[in-house]
This record gives sequence, C-alpha cells and structure tokens, in this order.
Amino acid sequence: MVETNQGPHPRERILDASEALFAEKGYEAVTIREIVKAAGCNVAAVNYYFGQKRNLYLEVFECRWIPRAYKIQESFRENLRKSGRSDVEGIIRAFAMAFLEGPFSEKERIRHSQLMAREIARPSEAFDLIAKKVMRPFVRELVELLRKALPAPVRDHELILILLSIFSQIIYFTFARRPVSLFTGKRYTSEFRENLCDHIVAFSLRGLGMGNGGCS
Amino acid sequence: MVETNQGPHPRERILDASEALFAEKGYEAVTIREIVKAAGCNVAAVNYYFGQKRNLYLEVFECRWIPRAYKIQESFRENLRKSGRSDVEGIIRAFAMAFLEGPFSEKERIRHSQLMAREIARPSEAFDLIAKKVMRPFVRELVELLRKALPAPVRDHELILILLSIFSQIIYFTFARRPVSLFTGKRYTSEFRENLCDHIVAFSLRGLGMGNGGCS
DNA sequence: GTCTATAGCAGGATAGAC
DNA sequence: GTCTATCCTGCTATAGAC
Repeated sequence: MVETNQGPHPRERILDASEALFAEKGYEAVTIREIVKAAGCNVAAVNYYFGQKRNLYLEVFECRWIPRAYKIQESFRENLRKSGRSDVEGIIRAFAMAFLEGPFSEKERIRHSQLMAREIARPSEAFDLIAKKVMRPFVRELVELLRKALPAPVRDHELILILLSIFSQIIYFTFARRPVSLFTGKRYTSEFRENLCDHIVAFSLRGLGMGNGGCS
Repeated sequence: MVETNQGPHPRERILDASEALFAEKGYEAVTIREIVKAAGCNVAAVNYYFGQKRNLYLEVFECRWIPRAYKIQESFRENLRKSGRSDVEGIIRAFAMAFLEGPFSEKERIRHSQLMAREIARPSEAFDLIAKKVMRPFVRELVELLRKALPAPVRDHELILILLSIFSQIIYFTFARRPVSLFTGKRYTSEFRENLCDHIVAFSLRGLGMGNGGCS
C-alpha cells in the first residue's frame, strides 16, 4: 500500500498516490497525511501544490482520470478498427473490451472504475466535469454507431437504456469483485476476466435481440 | 434532510437517521454530531446506546437492513405467487419488481441499495454478515428456481453469471440515477421507473435467450 | 435515560526556517 | 521547493450532573 513513489516530480507522485487512495476509500476517508506518506513527501506538499485537499481531488480527475478515459475511448475505436467489423456484436465487444481489457494495468482499470462509480453514487463537481467532457460525447458516439449497425430502426430512448444495461454489467463485474467471486467461486484471473467479457458480450447481444442462442 | 424524528425510542430514531446518512454519504463522511442532530437527540446518545460509532453502523445492518432484505425476498416470493407463473419471465420480473417496486417507499429502497452498493464497493464486516445471511441463500434459491424453469439444462456457473447480469442492472438503475437521468433526459417518476423495470425484464429475458424479439 | 461539559486527539491548513 | 512546527477546528468518546 505504501507507494513510496520516488520517481517523478512530487506533484505527480501526489496525484498518483491520492488517486489510488480516493478510489479505494473515498474522498472523506482519505487524509492528507496518508497521501503524502504514500507519495513520499511532506505534509505541506499537498497544500503547496494544490492549495487545499478538495482541489487535489478535482485535479486527479483533470490530470489523471479524464486523460485515461480518452485513452479508453481511443482503445474502443482501435478495437473496432482491428476487428474489422462494424456490426452490433463488434461494437459491443469493442466496448466491453475497452473497459475490461483496456490499455492499462489491472490496478489502473480498477482504480478508474472505482472513481467513476463513486462519482456516480454521489455526484460532486467532478461528475459535471466527466459528464460533459467524457460520458456525454461517448454515449453519443456509441448511439450513432449502434443505430447504423442495427437492422431495424430502434428509438434513441431504447438504445440508450440498452447501452446503460451493458455498461451496468461492465461496471458491476469490475467493481463488485467480492460478491462476484463469492458466488462464482472464482478469483479474478485473466482467464476468468476473459470469461466475464465473453459472458457480457453474449448476454448483451442477446439482450439486444441479436443473439443466436436460445431461440427455438 | 434534518429528520427530527421525534416519534419512537431514541435508539430507533438514531438507527433510522444514521442509516439514511450512511447510505447517502458513506461511513467516514458521517459524524456522530450529524446523526444525533438528525435523530433529534444528544451527542452522548450514540455512545450510550451503541458504545461506539462503528457498532452503530453494524447495528444498522442487523436491525434495519437485514430485516428489510428479508422482506424484499418475501416480496419476490409473493410476486411470483401472485403472478401465478413459475417460468423464466415470471421469475425475472418478480426479481426485478421486488427490488424496484418493493414493499417500501422510494426513499427506503434507494437507501437500501446504496448501503448494499457501498458494501459491495468496499466490503467491511457488514459484508460478511449480509453475504452469509442474505445474499448466499437468496442466490441459491434463485438458481434452483431458474434451473427448474429453463427448458435446456444450463450450467450453474453460467446461471450465476446471468443472475449477476440482471442484478447489476437493477443496482445500476436504482443507484446511478444521475447519469441515467442525464442520458435518458428523464426524471425518476413512477412512470419512468415502470419503464425501466420493463426494460430490465425484456433485456434480461432476451439475454437469457428466452426473448421473443429480434430473432429472425 | 438523557443531558452538559469536556477530555483527548486527529484532521486540514499555514507560517516560517532552511 | 521542501521541510518542521504549530494553529485551530471539529471529531469521538467519556465523566458526571440531573
């Protein structure tokens, strides 16, 4: 846990350390003393670089979370391009993969989802930021892609609910590891994560009425 | 917000007030002062009745959350019985309805989901409690019911993933009201909630490969 | 059982040495 | 820029009056 990240500039170390702590415990539960200890610098450093604790939290989103979110979106487009398919299954798989197997370490992906989940659960100023800069445009993009890919016209309203249903599963399976492991009896190995990814894609594809399984 | 619940015994008022606050803000973010103010009693009351803050949190689960969870399960069985159908659609609808339209006020349902979501996100001693007493037996019950209802045999492992996919949507649509409203452009009226319930049931039913829509 | 008063401590923030 | 020392607020928890 004690991440005596001695490498880069203190400001960066504080951003890294505090993001991990905010994600894990939530804003209020984290103390400045804890942060600077993990970042390997002095108590005064947070106030020196960020003025106050609250600013640090917002800077974590500005300097870490949002750039990473853009990379995830980029990874989605890359997945789609590489798969060479723009059908519904291709889109859903690229979407799920971008979150579940994206261009980051396991730890970083969890951190990312946790911070988002916290803002979803109890929105703060940070929510408005990511809603505007990240969520809104991405939802728009996905809706456009899906609309083109679907054989029959579907109402935007319905399409959005479907997207949210897919997204809810992605969030849950990244976030709720404890109950998922409890009920499935499996630890989060890379094999199991692949398994989950396949499940989400298959379930959602059928959920969209595009699946091949089960219809008799 | 200031719930000067002057009715019943102070102990009960504290349980009510603190459950609402813990659900809304999380354990660390809530202070004893805040709790007693909302409960309309004195600072010393929490320590008098519960010894320490942490115990109060656990008692909230013991005395409020778990009994409510049992009622939700009861409501599921009631839904199933009343609908007079034990097929897959009946089970899923009864499941979703028990959470989304259960035997409690809107506020109380949100409170319930939020507390659970917090324990899922960051499990504490309370998680072990509810996993053992509530989650495990209920998952077992649902798996048994579904297994009987499904036409073809499905592996337990797969069945559990499907259940979790359904559950993830229920949690998300209760919990993530802000983004859901943002993207759908709808407030959580009772009409919209019914709409959501129908969506979850339809999406999940098709996800199970039992739907009627979309297969050509 | 319920209150007031307060002990004792941890937190955020700052002043000022180096 | 980075540190130590410290202020001050607000917290949990308790002691003791009523």
